Formats: sequence, C-alpha cells, structure tokens
Amino acid sequence: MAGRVQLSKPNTLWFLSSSSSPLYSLNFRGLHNHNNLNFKNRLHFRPNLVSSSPSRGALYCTCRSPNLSNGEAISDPFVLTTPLYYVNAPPHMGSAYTTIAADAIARFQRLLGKKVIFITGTDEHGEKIATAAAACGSSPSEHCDVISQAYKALWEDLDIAYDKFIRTTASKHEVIVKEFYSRVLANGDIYRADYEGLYCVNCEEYKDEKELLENNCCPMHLKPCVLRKEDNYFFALSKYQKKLEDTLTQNPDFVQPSFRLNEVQGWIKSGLKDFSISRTSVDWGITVPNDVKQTIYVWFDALLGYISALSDEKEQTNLQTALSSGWPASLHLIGKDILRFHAVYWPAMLMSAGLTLPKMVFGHGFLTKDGMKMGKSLGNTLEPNDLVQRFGSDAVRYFFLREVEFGNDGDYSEDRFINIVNAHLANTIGNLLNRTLGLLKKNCQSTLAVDSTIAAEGNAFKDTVEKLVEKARVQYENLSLSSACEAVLEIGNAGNLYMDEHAPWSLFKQGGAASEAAAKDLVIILETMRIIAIALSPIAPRLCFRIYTQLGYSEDQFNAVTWSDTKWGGLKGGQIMAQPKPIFARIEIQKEGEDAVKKK
RNA sequence: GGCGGCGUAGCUCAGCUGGUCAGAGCGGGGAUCUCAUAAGUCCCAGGUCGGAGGUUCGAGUCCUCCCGCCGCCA
Repeated sequence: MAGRVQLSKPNTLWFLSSSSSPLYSLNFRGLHNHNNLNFKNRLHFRPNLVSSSPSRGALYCTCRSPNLSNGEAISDPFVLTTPLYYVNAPPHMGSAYTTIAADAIARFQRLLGKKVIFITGTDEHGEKIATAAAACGSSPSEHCDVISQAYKALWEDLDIAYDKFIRTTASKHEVIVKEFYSRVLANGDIYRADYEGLYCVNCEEYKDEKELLENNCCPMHLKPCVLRKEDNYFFALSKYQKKLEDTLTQNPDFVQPSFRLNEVQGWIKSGLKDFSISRTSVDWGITVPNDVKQTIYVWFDALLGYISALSDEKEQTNLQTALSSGWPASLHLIGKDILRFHAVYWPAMLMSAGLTLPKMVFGHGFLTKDGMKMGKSLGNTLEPNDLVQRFGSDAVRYFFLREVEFGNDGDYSEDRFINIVNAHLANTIGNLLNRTLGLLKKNCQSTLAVDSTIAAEGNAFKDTVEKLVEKARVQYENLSLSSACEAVLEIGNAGNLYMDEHAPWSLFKQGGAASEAAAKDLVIILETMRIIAIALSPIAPRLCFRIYTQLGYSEDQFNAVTWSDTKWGGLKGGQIMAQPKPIFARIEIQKEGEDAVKKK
C-alpha cells in the first residue's frame, strides 16, 4: 500500500506543551544525574550507575511500599535479565522486543512492591567486535562506546526502566569473570587440549564439517570457514549431563515455555560435548588467568554479566559480594536462538562453580514482518528507532506486547499495527477519558462531586472492574502479557458501554436528581480510568502517566502507585481534573492521490 | 531420516483435561446516537475447525495415515 503516515507528534512531545496544566509540576528533581536537565521527562528511566538506597520517598524505588511496614521479612529481590546484546551492530527489533517485555514485567513487579533489579547491557568482547571496529577505523573500545550508547538511546526512547546496565568491558566484570574462572578451574572442570577444526569468524564458532556448504562455507553467513588449530582451554560440560538432566526433570518450570524445555532435554539427551572457552587468536577480551596468551571465549565471559551487573561500583568487586546483592536471578528473558547457552551451558557453569541456578529461563519467539522472516539480505528489517520515532513508545510497546503471545513467534504488519493501536489506545481508552472529562468540565466545573466509593455504592459496575483487574494481575504474573492487555482493555470496553447505557449527557439536561446521578456516573468512569492507568502502566507507561495527570494527580503520585492502588476508591470528591486533551493521537493513514476517508 | 510444535472466520488468535457440536479482537457491512479523538453503542455477514479414516451415544478436542509450515537433531 503506497501511503504516508503522519507523525504522531502529539504522542511524543506531549510534555513540551503541557505547561498549562495546573497540576503538572515542572520541577525536576534530578537526584542522580547531571545530564538530565532537558524537559523531556522520562518515566522510570534511570541510567543508574550510582546505587541508591531503598527509600520510601525515592522517585522510583518501590521496594518499601507502606504496606510492608508490618514486620514482614524483606523479600528477595526480583532479578530480571535480558541478554547482554552483542555490539557488532546497533539494536534490532528482536532485541527491542525482548527488552520491552522485560520492562513490562519489571514494572509489574515494582507495582507489586517488589524490589526489582532489571539487568540489561552489552556484550563487548570477541573477534567480530575487533573486526567491526577495525573496518571503521576505530579502536574496539571506541566502537563499543558508540554501539552501547545506541542501545541506551533506544532504551530511553522506549521507556525502558532498567536498573543495571552492564558492559562486559567494565573492569568489575573482568574481576568477576576471573574469579569465577578460578573457581571452575579449582573444581577441576577446565582443562587444556588441542582443538582443530573449521572456524567461522562470523559465528565465532568451530563448525562440524558436515554442516558446511561447499567450499566449507558457513550456512548462515555463506563465507568460507578457516581451518584452525588451537591449543585452548575447555570446560567439562559433559561432566554435568546427568546433573542437568535431573535438574530439568525435577524443575520442569526452569525452562519455559514447555516446548522449549523439550528442546533442551533433547539436546542434553543427545550428549553434551565439552566446549572451548578460550582462544589464542583473539586479543579483544579478558585474558585467561595465568595465561596471557589465551583470551576467554565470549559466552564464558558474557553470561557472567548477569552476576557482575549486581556488583556495586563503590565496593571492592568480588564474586561473593556481587552474588549477595541479588543472586540467583528470578528470570532470564531470552530469544529462542540463544536457549542452549542459557539453559545448558550456563547452568553447568554455575554448578561447577558451586553457585545457585537462576529460577527460570524464558525463551520467547521471533518476530516476522508481513509473515516473512526479517533479514538484512531480504531487505525487510524492522528498525525500532524508526518505529518509535513514527508512532511513539506507547504504540510500539502496546502493539508487540498485545499482539504477540509471549513465547510464540509474532508478526508485524503496518496496517495491523495502526488498526490495533488506533482502536485500543485512541478509541477505547483515549476517547473514553476525553468524553468523560468533557462532560465533567461542561457540567461539573471539572470537579468530582463525590468520592468514588460513594458514587459506586450498590453498583455492580465496580465489581466488573475489580474482576477484570484481578484477571489482569493473574495474567501478568503468568507472563501472559497479551492476556493482561486484553483484560485491561475490556475494562475500557465496559466503561464505554456503561456510558452509553447511562447517558449522563442526557441526564444532565434533566436537572435535579438525574443530574446528581449523572455526576456520580462521571466519577465512576473516571475512577475506572484511574484504575486502567495503573493496570496498563507496565505496558504503556507514558500513556498511563498522561491519563493519571489528567485525573488531577502529580508525577510523584503516579510514580508512587502500587498494584494495590487498583482497588476501587482512589478518587475523592472535590478533586479537580485537568482540561480534557487527547492522550493518544490517532495515527492517520493517507493514500497518495486519494482521499481515504470515506465516512458518514 | 528421527523427535517436537503448529495448521480454527479476510487478518491475529482463544477454545487446555471429549458434551449448549465454534468464540474474541482487528478489519468489513448495516442501524443508531451526537457527551466525545469521524468517537460510542447495537446488530449482521463471514468458518470443509488442513485432508481421509477410526474410537465414542457424542470429537475442533482422543487414535491412525496423508498434505503443508516451523524448530531441534542426524
């Protein structure tokens, strides 16, 4: 379809024009960063290199909600990781999808009052990095700085509120890797051996001859592999075959979804081979302790980012201190292509070092575009930067979290993207708020007549909303992000139906008792919107913030909400609402030379 | 070749453990309304549940074979 899409600037630049809002504070408390003085506010974004102590008043830390003051033990933190993305290239939509999903899960866990440690970062070692840098005429570290920054910039645009951004070139990471290496060595699981084989530089892997194409070309990169013989260090993975089998049998939830568990069990069953964990031919990386000629292989290095990320900059880095700051991880979120490393190699490494395994590894599916696999050679990649610039963060997040059943593959098409986002965010949610605030302004001077609890007395609608909220909570906890979205949107549908049934605009015209009933109805709908703003905030945080501020709340109040605030009754009589203003501008499609609008 | 997953309305998907033998969202058509972001509400069309057998009183759901797609392994 030839056409142009109008930029949804209102969705991305809302704050810059909102100074007329009487309740929106322009004061920015940049507690942690010197660089954050521009107006473009970031909800729950913090490139936090400085540890902040948990505090009730902290802008984003919710580990101590008021409800935890009754002598409850401090619970374990919820530690969530994305993969550490390889900096051979800027981020693509696949890694953005993983990170968006992780962010939604992290936000939900924070709403529950959990202390969350959300770890992401970049894997910056390896031959490909050195090669890519040389091709650009940069040093590897310069190259890493640029690409790593590109990741951070995209995460900022996508409202990713991570806690720890670890780069494998960080000095603390090296300390952790070396200490871990020594532990595994001391356990007798590293040995030296010759390794000869055909090596693909792009995969950074030795290949079995059988899997290569003619001229020994790698099937993925279509470039000839090089015969290499190296004297390397090996990790005794085969030694852990039985233990891994037992672990997966006894913990069937360790790998999810369940069909991925089957795959992993199949790999193990077919026999595990020791794998090389070092290279002599690669200089860009961490040297093997006591052997400066060998460099640690990227996976043995990178996976430890999940632990080194926990290390506090201020303290002397050591493995034990890092572990005690949040290990074991609660959830590793990964794409299915790296499942073997996370579900087989990593657990075995941890066993060897005598460390606890993470609680769960979740391997989600791939994204396709218009039903086809994405690939540079196909020329149909989906650039996350483009998507977020064109449609805004909320639309991108909402679409992928709603449309892809987590764990399965998912498809993107622009028509469907626009249809779904318009129908749900602009129409169901956005119009409901707009029409209600408009009525409130016209008939009640933008002020709530009664408490929402009083307004809903004897009203079954409140029960409907509470049931759907509970449904959403359960779905979030089960990582069913799509179903959670569905449940929250259903609240919006119920709200629109309620409005039509009660027709408060008609009641206002009648005056008297009818007008009072109408005023109560508006309070009911606005309380519903308040609940939606909380329940949907893990998915579309910026949109939800706009809803919350139009209901008369401040940024601090929004950042302090917990899931328990979805309980009916937050809005009180007398609260003044902001002026009605669309919270999500419809994405318009215009066809060339043709007026596509053909409506009544 | 072996193992596993999938194939349900134009699109994206529910329907798990057999029982009002088919639903939802998006899109489409119609009606209605005008508080509202040309939005809302209501109604409708649209299905050989990949195909063929079988088990059963009854199968989208269980079994067998076949076709197609995807993944892992060889």
